[in-house]
Amino acid sequence: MKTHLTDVGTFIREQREKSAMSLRKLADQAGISNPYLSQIERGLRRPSADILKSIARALSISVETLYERAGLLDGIPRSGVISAIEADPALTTSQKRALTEIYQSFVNDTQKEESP
Amino acid sequence: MKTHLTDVGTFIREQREKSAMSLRKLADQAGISNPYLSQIERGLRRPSADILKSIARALSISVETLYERAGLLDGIPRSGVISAIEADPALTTSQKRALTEIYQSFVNDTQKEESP
DNA sequence: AACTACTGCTTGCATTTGCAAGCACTTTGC
DNA sequence: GCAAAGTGCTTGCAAATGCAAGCAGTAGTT
Repeated sequence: MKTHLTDVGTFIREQREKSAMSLRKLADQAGISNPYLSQIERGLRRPSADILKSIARALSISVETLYERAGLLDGIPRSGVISAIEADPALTTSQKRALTEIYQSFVNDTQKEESP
Repeated sequence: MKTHLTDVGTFIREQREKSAMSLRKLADQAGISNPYLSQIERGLRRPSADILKSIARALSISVETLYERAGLLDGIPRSGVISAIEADPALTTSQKRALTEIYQSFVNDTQKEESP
């Protein structure tokens, strides 16, 4: 996790430098204190998701990118159906489980048919 | 933001109750203290993304769902499950039709239960 | 009744987060 | 050269997070 923390700080500094922004300018635009931004970039502090969100916005990059760097989101293999099932608020937990199992059995059946 | 905070806590409690889990059981599985989980559910504390991640995993729901409820990610239009089914090359046409119908019946069941 | 197990919550506290005040250094303009 | 402006960082502190110890209530068993 510390590895990820270093990554997000380093990544933020890189993006900031690519944008030719001073630390104070980015901090102002992100609405956070510049000492804190400095600490974040150097890996001395582990910012909350809110802070990352503010920084992402100020840097015009996606918040998901920063969350991934910070280890808050997984870099996603787009497995699609299963992810969508899990994310769907219209389904109960047991329905999700049932749907996932049905999906898996379908996929297994289809692959068995294709094997010979 | 306080609105979102209440939402994520309420949502977590709903999901927990749907799973017929005690507060202590969920806390244990999530690896957090049960008093803290209680505070989160009641909106007395605003958990970090790490904590939300742990809870999502223990509840078998996507972390994105919780982040959205917490205001950490923007809501994505939930076209999800049906689109994912249609796009999945691992499914035959008839399997897609069947899965979609099952999904629809689940969604209709869930909404009917919530109406009264 | 007493005891055990389970449930959700209260509370004090250690640690972490994020900030304000200010420092030291560098660059710019006169 | 000097003053002003700009730069990134140090440090002490308030507030927030997350926890451990424990309480009060409920249910089940002897």
